[in-house]
Amino acid sequence: MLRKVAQIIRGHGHPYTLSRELILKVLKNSAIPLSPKEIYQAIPEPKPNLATIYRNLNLAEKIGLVRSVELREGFKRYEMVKKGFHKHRIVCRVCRRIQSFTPKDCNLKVFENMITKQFGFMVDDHVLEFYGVCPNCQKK
Amino acid sequence: MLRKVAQIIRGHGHPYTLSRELILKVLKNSAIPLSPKEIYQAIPEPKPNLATIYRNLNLAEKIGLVRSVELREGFKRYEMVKKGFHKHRIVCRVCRRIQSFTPKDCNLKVFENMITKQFGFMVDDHVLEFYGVCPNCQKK
DNA sequence: AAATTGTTGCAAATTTTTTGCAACTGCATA
DNA sequence: TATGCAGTTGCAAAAAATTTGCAACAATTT
Repeated sequence: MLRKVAQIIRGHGHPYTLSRELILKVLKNSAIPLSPKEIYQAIPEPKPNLATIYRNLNLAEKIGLVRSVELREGFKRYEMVKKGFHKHRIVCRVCRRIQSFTPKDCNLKVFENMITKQFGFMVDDHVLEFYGVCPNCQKK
Repeated sequence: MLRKVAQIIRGHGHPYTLSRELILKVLKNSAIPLSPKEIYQAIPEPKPNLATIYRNLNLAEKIGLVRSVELREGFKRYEMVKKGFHKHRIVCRVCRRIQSFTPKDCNLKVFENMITKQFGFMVDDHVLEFYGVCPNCQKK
Protein backbone atom coordinates (compact mmCIF):
# COMPACT_ATOMS: atom_id res chain seq x y z
CA MET A 1 0.00 0.00 0.00
CA LEU A 2 3.02 2.24 0.28
CA ARG A 3 4.31 0.71 -2.91
CA LYS A 4 3.99 3.94 -4.80
CA VAL A 5 6.03 5.76 -2.20
CA ALA A 6 8.72 3.10 -2.49
CA GLN A 7 8.87 3.65 -6.22
CA ILE A 8 9.22 7.37 -5.82
CA ILE A 9 12.06 6.98 -3.35
CA ARG A 10 13.84 4.48 -5.58
CA GLY A 11 13.21 6.70 -8.57
CA HIS A 12 15.30 9.33 -6.82
CA GLY A 13 18.15 6.89 -6.39
CA HIS A 14 17.54 6.01 -2.75
CA PRO A 15 16.79 2.61 -1.26
CA TYR A 16 13.46 2.03 0.39
CA THR A 17 14.46 1.11 3.91
CA LEU A 18 12.55 -0.08 6.94
CA SER A 19 13.00 3.27 8.70
CA ARG A 20 11.46 5.05 5.75
CA GLU A 21 8.54 2.71 5.66
CA LEU A 22 7.85 3.11 9.37
CA ILE A 23 8.08 6.90 9.31
CA LEU A 24 5.85 7.31 6.29
CA LYS A 25 3.31 4.84 7.63
CA VAL A 26 2.95 6.90 10.80
CA LEU A 27 2.49 10.10 8.80
CA LYS A 28 -0.01 8.44 6.49
CA ASN A 29 -2.20 7.46 9.44
CA SER A 30 -2.17 10.81 11.20
CA ALA A 31 -4.94 13.37 10.91
CA ILE A 32 -2.58 16.18 11.88
CA PRO A 33 1.03 16.92 11.02
CA LEU A 34 3.51 15.33 13.43
CA SER A 35 6.84 16.45 14.85
CA PRO A 36 9.93 14.24 14.55
CA LYS A 37 9.64 13.45 18.24
CA GLU A 38 6.00 12.45 17.90
CA ILE A 39 6.85 10.21 14.97
CA TYR A 40 9.61 8.65 17.03
CA GLN A 41 7.19 7.99 19.88
CA ALA A 42 4.56 6.54 17.56
CA ILE A 43 6.86 3.86 16.16
CA PRO A 44 6.96 0.62 18.20
CA GLU A 45 10.25 -0.90 19.37
CA PRO A 46 12.70 -1.48 17.88
CA LYS A 47 12.52 2.09 16.58
CA PRO A 48 14.94 3.93 14.34
CA ASN A 49 17.17 6.53 15.91
CA LEU A 50 15.80 10.05 16.17
CA ALA A 51 18.62 11.28 13.93
CA THR A 52 17.48 8.83 11.29
CA ILE A 53 14.01 10.26 11.50
CA TYR A 54 15.33 13.76 10.98
CA ARG A 55 17.46 12.64 8.03
CA ASN A 56 14.58 10.85 6.39
CA LEU A 57 12.14 13.68 6.88
CA ASN A 58 14.62 16.00 5.21
CA LEU A 59 15.01 13.62 2.31
CA ALA A 60 11.28 13.05 1.97
CA GLU A 61 10.68 16.78 1.95
CA LYS A 62 13.32 17.31 -0.69
CA ILE A 63 11.78 14.79 -3.06
CA GLY A 64 8.30 16.09 -2.40
CA LEU A 65 6.80 13.21 -0.42
CA VAL A 66 6.17 15.26 2.70
CA ARG A 67 5.68 18.89 3.52
CA SER A 68 6.81 20.71 6.65
CA VAL A 69 4.27 22.63 8.65
CA GLU A 70 5.02 25.16 11.39
CA LEU A 71 2.35 26.20 13.85
CA ARG A 72 4.14 28.78 16.02
CA GLU A 73 5.32 26.05 18.33
CA GLY A 74 9.04 26.40 17.79
CA PHE A 75 9.48 23.11 15.96
CA LYS A 76 8.52 21.61 12.64
CA ARG A 77 5.75 19.18 11.91
CA TYR A 78 5.42 17.05 8.80
CA GLU A 79 2.54 15.73 6.73
CA MET A 80 2.22 13.55 3.66
CA VAL A 81 1.80 15.33 0.35
CA LYS A 82 -1.11 13.99 -1.65
CA LYS A 83 -1.45 15.14 -5.22
CA GLY A 84 -4.59 17.15 -5.81
CA PHE A 85 -5.30 17.51 -2.11
CA HIS A 86 -3.99 19.66 0.61
CA LYS A 87 -4.96 20.58 4.11
CA HIS A 88 -5.23 23.70 6.13
CA ARG A 89 -5.26 23.97 9.88
CA ILE A 90 -6.98 25.88 12.60
CA VAL A 91 -5.02 26.09 15.84
CA CYS A 92 -6.37 26.95 19.28
CA ARG A 93 -4.24 29.63 20.86
CA VAL A 94 -5.19 28.41 24.35
CA CYS A 95 -4.97 24.60 24.37
CA ARG A 96 -2.92 24.27 21.17
CA ARG A 97 -5.41 21.84 19.70
CA ILE A 98 -4.96 21.39 15.95
CA GLN A 99 -7.92 20.86 13.63
CA SER A 100 -7.17 19.99 10.01
CA PHE A 101 -9.55 20.50 7.14
CA THR A 102 -9.48 20.02 3.39
CA PRO A 103 -10.81 23.00 1.45
CA LYS A 104 -13.48 22.21 -1.12
CA ASP A 105 -12.28 24.83 -3.47
CA CYS A 106 -9.14 26.65 -2.50
CA ASN A 107 -9.67 29.92 -4.31
CA LEU A 108 -6.22 31.26 -3.78
CA LYS A 109 -5.53 31.27 -7.49
CA VAL A 110 -6.31 34.99 -7.35
CA PHE A 111 -3.32 35.48 -5.10
CA GLU A 112 -1.06 33.25 -7.15
CA ASN A 113 -1.87 35.09 -10.37
CA MET A 114 -1.23 38.43 -8.73
CA ILE A 115 2.10 37.17 -7.40
CA THR A 116 3.20 35.90 -10.79
CA LYS A 117 2.20 39.11 -12.51
CA GLN A 118 3.53 41.49 -9.90
CA PHE A 119 6.66 39.77 -8.62
CA GLY A 120 7.45 37.15 -11.24
CA PHE A 121 7.50 34.25 -8.81
CA MET A 122 6.48 30.81 -9.98
CA VAL A 123 4.20 29.66 -7.14
CA ASP A 124 3.73 25.95 -6.46
CA ASP A 125 2.74 25.64 -2.82
CA HIS A 126 1.03 27.58 -0.12
CA VAL A 127 0.38 27.44 3.58
CA LEU A 128 -2.82 28.73 5.12
CA GLU A 129 -3.35 28.39 8.85
CA PHE A 130 -5.94 30.00 11.06
CA TYR A 131 -5.53 30.87 14.71
CA GLY A 132 -8.22 31.39 17.29
CA VAL A 133 -9.96 29.79 20.24
CA CYS A 134 -11.58 26.36 20.09
CA PRO A 135 -15.14 25.73 21.36
CA ASN A 136 -13.88 24.15 24.59
CA CYS A 137 -11.60 27.00 25.52
CA GLN A 138 -14.30 29.59 24.74
CA LYS A 139 -16.39 28.29 27.64
CA LYS A 140 -13.83 29.24 30.25
CA MET B 1 6.30 58.05 17.20
CA LEU B 2 6.29 54.83 19.13
CA ARG B 3 4.30 56.56 21.83
CA LYS B 4 1.25 54.45 21.18
CA VAL B 5 3.26 51.29 21.61
CA ALA B 6 4.58 52.59 24.91
CA GLN B 7 1.03 53.16 26.10
CA ILE B 8 -0.01 49.67 25.14
CA ILE B 9 2.90 48.13 27.00
CA ARG B 10 2.23 50.25 30.09
CA GLY B 11 -1.46 49.46 29.80
CA HIS B 12 -0.54 45.83 30.30
CA GLY B 13 1.38 46.64 33.48
CA HIS B 14 4.88 46.59 32.01
CA PRO B 15 7.42 49.39 31.90
CA TYR B 16 8.49 50.77 28.55
CA THR B 17 12.22 50.10 28.56
CA LEU B 18 15.04 51.01 26.23
CA SER B 19 15.39 47.41 25.05
CA ARG B 20 11.75 47.33 24.10
CA GLU B 21 12.02 50.57 22.21
CA LEU B 22 15.07 49.40 20.26
CA ILE B 23 13.56 46.04 19.33
CA LEU B 24 10.25 47.49 18.20
CA LYS B 25 11.94 50.23 16.23
CA VAL B 26 13.91 47.66 14.25
CA LEU B 27 10.77 45.67 13.52
CA LYS B 28 8.87 48.80 12.53
CA ASN B 29 11.49 49.63 9.91
CA SER B 30 11.75 46.19 8.35
CA ALA B 31 9.95 45.15 5.18
CA ILE B 32 10.18 41.49 6.13
CA PRO B 33 9.79 39.66 9.43
CA LEU B 34 13.05 39.32 11.36
CA SER B 35 14.51 36.59 13.54
CA PRO B 36 15.71 37.35 17.08
CA LYS B 37 19.30 37.06 15.86
CA GLU B 38 18.69 39.49 13.02
CA ILE B 39 17.09 41.96 15.40
CA TYR B 40 20.10 41.60 17.67
CA GLN B 41 22.45 42.31 14.78
CA ALA B 42 20.43 45.31 13.62
CA ILE B 43 20.68 47.12 16.94
CA PRO B 44 23.80 49.29 17.35
CA GLU B 45 26.09 48.94 20.37
CA PRO B 46 25.44 48.89 23.22
CA LYS B 47 22.85 46.27 22.40
CA PRO B 48 20.57 44.36 24.73
CA ASN B 49 21.40 40.75 25.44
CA LEU B 50 19.97 38.16 23.08
CA ALA B 51 17.99 36.62 25.96
CA THR B 52 16.38 39.99 26.54
CA ILE B 53 15.33 40.10 22.92
CA TYR B 54 13.72 36.67 23.23
CA ARG B 55 11.95 37.68 26.43
CA ASN B 56 10.62 40.87 24.93
CA LEU B 57 9.47 39.26 21.73
CA ASN B 58 7.53 36.74 23.79
CA LEU B 59 5.95 39.52 25.81
CA ALA B 60 5.14 41.59 22.74
CA GLU B 61 3.55 38.61 21.08
CA LYS B 62 1.48 37.88 24.15
CA ILE B 63 0.05 41.38 24.31
CA GLY B 64 -0.54 41.45 20.56
CA LEU B 65 2.08 43.96 19.44
CA VAL B 66 3.95 41.53 17.26
CA ARG B 67 3.15 38.31 15.45
CA SER B 68 5.46 35.36 14.88
CA VAL B 69 6.00 34.13 11.36
CA GLU B 70 7.59 30.82 10.38
CA LEU B 71 8.87 30.24 6.87
CA ARG B 72 10.13 26.63 7.02
CA GLU B 73 13.53 27.83 8.14
CA GLY B 74 13.58 26.19 11.55
CA PHE B 75 13.34 29.42 13.53
CA LYS B 76 10.79 32.11 14.21
CA ARG B 77 10.57 35.54 12.70
CA TYR B 78 8.58 38.45 14.05
CA GLU B 79 6.70 41.36 12.55
CA MET B 80 4.74 44.29 13.93
CA VAL B 81 0.98 43.90 14.10
CA LYS B 82 -0.83 46.85 12.51
CA LYS B 83 -4.56 47.05 13.01
CA GLY B 84 -6.48 46.75 9.77
CA PHE B 85 -3.42 45.61 7.85
CA HIS B 86 -1.56 42.42 7.49
CA LYS B 87 1.01 40.97 5.20
CA HIS B 88 1.54 37.76 3.36
CA ARG B 89 4.79 36.41 2.04
CA ILE B 90 6.12 34.62 -0.96
CA VAL B 91 9.32 32.68 -0.32
CA CYS B 92 11.79 31.44 -2.92
CA ARG B 93 12.56 27.79 -2.33
CA VAL B 94 15.97 28.15 -3.95
CA CYS B 95 17.57 31.35 -2.62
CA ARG B 96 15.22 31.79 0.36
CA ARG B 97 14.40 35.35 -0.65
CA ILE B 98 11.32 36.68 1.10
CA GLN B 99 8.88 39.03 -0.63
CA SER B 100 6.14 40.59 1.48
CA PHE B 101 2.89 41.96 0.13
CA THR B 102 -0.26 43.47 1.57
CA PRO B 103 -3.44 42.01 0.10
CA LYS B 104 -5.93 44.53 -1.20
CA ASP B 105 -8.85 42.49 -0.11
CA CYS B 106 -8.13 39.38 1.83
CA ASN B 107 -11.18 37.32 0.99
CA LEU B 108 -10.57 34.60 3.49
CA LYS B 109 -13.77 35.43 5.32
CA VAL B 110 -15.27 32.48 3.47
CA PHE B 111 -12.86 30.18 5.24
CA GLU B 112 -13.37 31.82 8.60
CA ASN B 113 -17.14 31.53 8.38
CA MET B 114 -16.88 27.89 7.41
CA ILE B 115 -14.54 27.23 10.32
CA THR B 116 -16.86 28.90 12.80
CA LYS B 117 -19.88 27.04 11.50
CA GLN B 118 -18.25 23.66 11.11
CA PHE B 119 -15.80 23.51 14.01
CA GLY B 120 -16.96 26.25 16.38
CA PHE B 121 -13.60 28.00 16.51
CA MET B 122 -13.49 31.76 17.00
CA VAL B 123 -10.91 32.81 14.40
CA ASP B 124 -8.91 36.00 14.88
CA ASP B 125 -5.73 35.57 12.88
CA HIS B 126 -4.41 33.75 9.88
CA VAL B 127 -1.16 33.04 8.13
CA LEU B 128 -0.91 32.73 4.37
CA GLU B 129 2.45 32.14 2.76
CA PHE B 130 3.30 31.10 -0.76
CA TYR B 131 6.30 29.08 -1.84
CA GLY B 132 7.88 28.93 -5.24
CA VAL B 133 10.83 30.12 -7.29
CA CYS B 134 11.76 33.77 -7.68
CA PRO B 135 12.49 35.36 -11.08
CA ASN B 136 16.25 35.26 -10.54
CA CYS B 137 16.36 31.58 -9.65
CA GLN B 138 14.12 30.65 -12.58
CA LYS B 139 16.82 31.75 -15.02
CA LYS B 140 19.29 29.12 -13.85
C1' DA C 1 13.72 60.48 46.97
C1' DA C 2 12.46 55.74 48.48
C1' DA C 3 10.11 51.69 47.77
C1' DT C 4 8.22 48.41 44.75
C1' DT C 5 7.97 45.70 40.92
C1' DG C 6 9.51 44.14 36.88
C1' DT C 7 13.74 43.98 33.69
C1' DT C 8 18.37 42.99 32.34
C1' DG C 9 22.88 40.61 31.70
C1' DC C 10 25.24 36.65 32.23
C1' DA C 11 25.90 31.90 32.36
C1' DA C 12 23.98 27.64 32.27
C1' DA C 13 20.36 24.61 30.91
C1' DT C 14 16.95 22.86 27.64
C1' DT C 15 15.16 21.82 23.27
C1' DT C 16 15.50 21.10 18.39
C1' DT C 17 18.27 19.80 14.65
C1' DT C 18 22.58 18.46 12.32
C1' DT C 19 26.86 15.93 11.61
C1' DG C 20 31.13 12.59 11.66
C1' DC C 21 32.25 8.07 11.49
C1' DA C 22 32.33 3.10 11.57
C1' DA C 23 29.22 -0.72 10.98
C1' DC C 24 25.48 -2.21 8.34
C1' DT C 25 21.66 -2.78 4.71
C1' DG C 26 19.26 -2.42 0.33
C1' DC C 27 19.64 -3.40 -4.21
C1' DA C 28 21.83 -4.06 -8.77
C1' DT C 29 24.43 -7.31 -11.22
C1' DA C 30 26.78 -11.11 -12.08
C1' DT D 1 21.86 -16.80 -4.72
C1' DA D 2 26.20 -14.63 -3.71
C1' DT D 3 28.95 -10.20 -4.16
C1' DG D 4 30.00 -5.40 -4.08
C1' DC D 5 28.92 -0.66 -4.18
C1' DA D 6 26.43 3.18 -2.62
C1' DG D 7 23.75 4.94 0.48
C1' DT D 8 21.81 4.37 5.40
C1' DT D 9 21.93 3.74 10.26
C1' DG D 10 23.14 4.18 15.28
C1' DC D 11 25.66 6.49 18.42
C1' DA D 12 27.78 10.28 20.38
C1' DA D 13 28.99 14.81 19.93
C1' DA D 14 28.18 19.35 18.06
C1' DA D 15 25.47 23.15 16.58
C1' DA D 16 21.58 26.13 16.61
C1' DA D 17 17.46 28.04 18.76
C1' DT D 18 15.25 29.17 22.90
C1' DT D 19 14.48 29.35 27.93
C1' DT D 20 15.66 30.05 32.78
C1' DG D 21 17.87 31.21 37.60
C1' DC D 22 19.74 34.76 39.96
C1' DA D 23 21.81 38.98 41.48
C1' DA D 24 22.23 43.74 39.95
C1' DC D 25 19.64 47.30 37.98
C1' DA D 26 15.97 50.46 35.97
C1' DA D 27 11.21 52.28 35.39
C1' DT D 28 7.26 53.72 37.61
C1' DT D 29 4.40 54.76 41.86
C1' DT D 30 3.92 56.99 46.24
